[in-house]
Amino acid sequence: MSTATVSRALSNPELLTEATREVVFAAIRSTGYRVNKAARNLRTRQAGAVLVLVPNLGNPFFSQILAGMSECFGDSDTSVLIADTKDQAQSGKLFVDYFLDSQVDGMICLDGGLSGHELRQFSDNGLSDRIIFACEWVHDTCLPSVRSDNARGARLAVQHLFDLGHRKIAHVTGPQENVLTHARREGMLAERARLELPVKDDWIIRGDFSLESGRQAAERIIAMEHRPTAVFCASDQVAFGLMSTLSANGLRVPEDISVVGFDDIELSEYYVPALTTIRQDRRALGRKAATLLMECIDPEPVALAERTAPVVVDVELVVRQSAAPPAG
Amino acid sequence: MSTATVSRALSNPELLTEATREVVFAAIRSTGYRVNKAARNLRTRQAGAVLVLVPNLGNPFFSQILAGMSECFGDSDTSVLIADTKDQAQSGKLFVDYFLDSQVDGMICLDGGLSGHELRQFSDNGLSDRIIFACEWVHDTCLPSVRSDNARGARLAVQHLFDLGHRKIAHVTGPQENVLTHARREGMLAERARLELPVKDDWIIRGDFSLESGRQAAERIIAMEHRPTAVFCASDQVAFGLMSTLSANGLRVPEDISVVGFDDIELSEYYVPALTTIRQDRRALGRKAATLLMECIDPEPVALAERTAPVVVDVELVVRQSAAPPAG
DNA sequence: TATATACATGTAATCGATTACATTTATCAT
DNA sequence: ATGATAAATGTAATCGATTACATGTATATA
Repeated sequence: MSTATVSRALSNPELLTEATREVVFAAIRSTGYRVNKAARNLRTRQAGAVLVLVPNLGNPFFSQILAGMSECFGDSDTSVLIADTKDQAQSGKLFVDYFLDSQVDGMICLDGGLSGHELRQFSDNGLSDRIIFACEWVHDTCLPSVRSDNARGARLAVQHLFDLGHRKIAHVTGPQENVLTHARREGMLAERARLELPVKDDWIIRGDFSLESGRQAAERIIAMEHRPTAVFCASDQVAFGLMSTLSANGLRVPEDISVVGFDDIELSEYYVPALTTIRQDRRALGRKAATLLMECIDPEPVALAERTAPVVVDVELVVRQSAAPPAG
Repeated sequence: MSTATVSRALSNPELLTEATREVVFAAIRSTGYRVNKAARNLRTRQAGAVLVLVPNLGNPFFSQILAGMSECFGDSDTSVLIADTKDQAQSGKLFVDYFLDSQVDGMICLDGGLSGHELRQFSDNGLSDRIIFACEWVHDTCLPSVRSDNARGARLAVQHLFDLGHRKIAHVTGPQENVLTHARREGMLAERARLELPVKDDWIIRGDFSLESGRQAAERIIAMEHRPTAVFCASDQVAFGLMSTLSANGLRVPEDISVVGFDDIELSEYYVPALTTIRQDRRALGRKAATLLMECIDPEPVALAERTAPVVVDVELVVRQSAAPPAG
C-alpha cells in the first residue's frame, strides 16, 4: 500500500478499485489518519482559505453577509479569514500580503474604498481575477461584484414617502467618496425630480452611514428654517442616530418628521418607532459573492462568462412605523 | 549563499554577521522574495492561525471583542479564523477538525455552551491547553478564561435602580443554561436580598439575550397584575426588544417603567430613550483573551503561572435616560 | 495464444521552508 | 605561532502530502 494510493483514495477515489479503496478507508478510520493541510497546500499551491475584507466589523449590517458566505465556504472546506479594513494601517500588514504569503486563494471585499494604490498591488501581482466585490464596489473598474439595487431602493423610499403625502423630502447621504452614497443619492434625486418635488440644497445632508452622523444630521435639521417633513437615510444606523436626536429635542417620529432607512438590520424592527426601511437581502449577497469567488479560484475554472456585469440583488420596501402622513 | 543562511536571516537574524545579514536582506528586497507560509507551517508544525468561535456573528456585541483580538494577533502575524457556532451542524465540520487538520494553533471560544462531547474531543486530543474562553466559559471546568465581573454588573444595576427609588425590580435573564445568565441572575438576586426588596417569582423572566425575548418579556410584564417599576435586562438587545414592545403598548420608558441593560453596545447611546446600562470593556476582553492565547501557543511557553483563575475585567454603570425615579 | 490497450498501483521527485550536523572561519589564550 | 574554542556558514535530511512516470496486471482483439 503506497502513499500514492492513499493520496489518490482521498483526492481521486474513482481511480482506484473498489476493493483497494475500501482497504484504504478502513485503514484511515482505524488509525485516525488526517491529511496535513500544510503539506497539501505546499504541494498544490493552494491555501484553502479566502479573505473577507470588512469595512467595519462593528457594524451589524455585515454579519448576515458573512453568515451567507460561511454557509457556502463551509460546504467546500475553505476557511474564511476575516479582516477589518480599519485595522490595516495599525497592523502593518497589507492585504495583498495574504496572497503573496500564500495564505489565501481569493478575496471578497466589502469595502469599495480601497485606494488605487492598493488595487494596483493586486493587479500588479496578477490577482485581480481572484477578487469579488460585494455590496460596495470600486467606481470605474470592472472587477466582478455583487450588489443590491441601490438606486431602486432609493426610489422606493422616496415613492413611499410621496405616497404618504410628503413633498419636502431630505436625504442623509453616506460618506462622500462611497459608491453606495452615489447610487442611493442619485436614485433619490432622480425620483424626486420625476415626482417634481421641491428641491433645497440643504436637504441633502452629508453623512457617513454612522450613528453619529445621524445625530449631526438631526441637529442640522432642527436648526433649519424650512424643515423637510421626511428624511430618507442612507443607512439604518444613520436613521437611528437621527431619530434619537430628534426625539431628544422634542420632535416626534413619525408625527413631526417621517424617517426611512436603508438596510433593514435586525434591530430596525425593534427600534422606537420601528423603522420603515429598504431591505437588502444580505444573506443572498454573501452567498452569491461566495459562489462567484469559488468559481474564480477553482483550479479548473469553468469557462467564465463575461463576468464584467455586476450581479444585482433585488431590494424591498419594509413598511413599519417611522413614516406616516405629514401633519397638517 | 545557502538557503540555510537566508532562512536564518529571517527567523534568527542575530545568528548572522551584520554583513551577511545585509546582503541577504538586500537580495530579498531586490528579488521581492517572500516566505511561503505553507512550507514554513509544514516544517515547523505550526499553523500561524487561531480560531475564534462566536455564538452569533449577527450580534453586534461581539464585534469589539473581535477587534480587540485582531489588534493583538495582527502584531504577531497570526491570522484569525472566525466561525459561528450556529453554523457548525450545517457545515458538518467539527471545530476540533481545525486543530486536527493543522489549520490552527489555538482557539478562543466566546461560547460557553459547547457540549461536553465537543469539549471531550479537545481534551482527548490534548488540545485543552490551547483554548481560552472569553466572555462566557464552561461551568465546572477550569479552562482559562477572561470574563467581565458579571455579578458586580448586576449589583450595580440593581443598586442604581434602588437609588432612584425603585423597589419592585424585575429581571429578564439570558438563556437557561448560560453561565452569564447564572452569574447575572445571582448577582441581581443577591443585591435584591441585601436591599431587602420585595420578591415575586414572575419578576424573574426567562429570556435568551435576543431582541425577540425582550419583546416576549414585555408582553409578560404588560399582562402582570403587579407590575414591577423597573426591569434589569441581561443584555442590551433584550432591553431594546422590551422597550420597543412597552412603547408599542403605550407604556413609557422611563416614566412608567425604568429599564437597565447589560453590555453597552454602540447603539445603546442612540436608542430612544438612550439606554442606561452596564458597560463591558469588550475591547479589553478581546485583547486579554488574545494575549493569553498567544502565551499558550508560544512554542517556548513562559512558565505559565497557575492559570486556573479566570481573568476578570471590571464593568461600569453608564447612566443614560432609560431609568428614572418611579412615578408616584 | 500472443499482443495491444486500458487500468491499477508503485517509485521517487517535488513543493519551500527549517534545522541537526558538519565544516569553515574568526577569536583568544598561552 | 599554535592549538583550543567560539562563531558563522554550508550540506543535506526533513516535514507530509501530490503527481509524473514507470511498472505491473487485467481485458480485449486478432
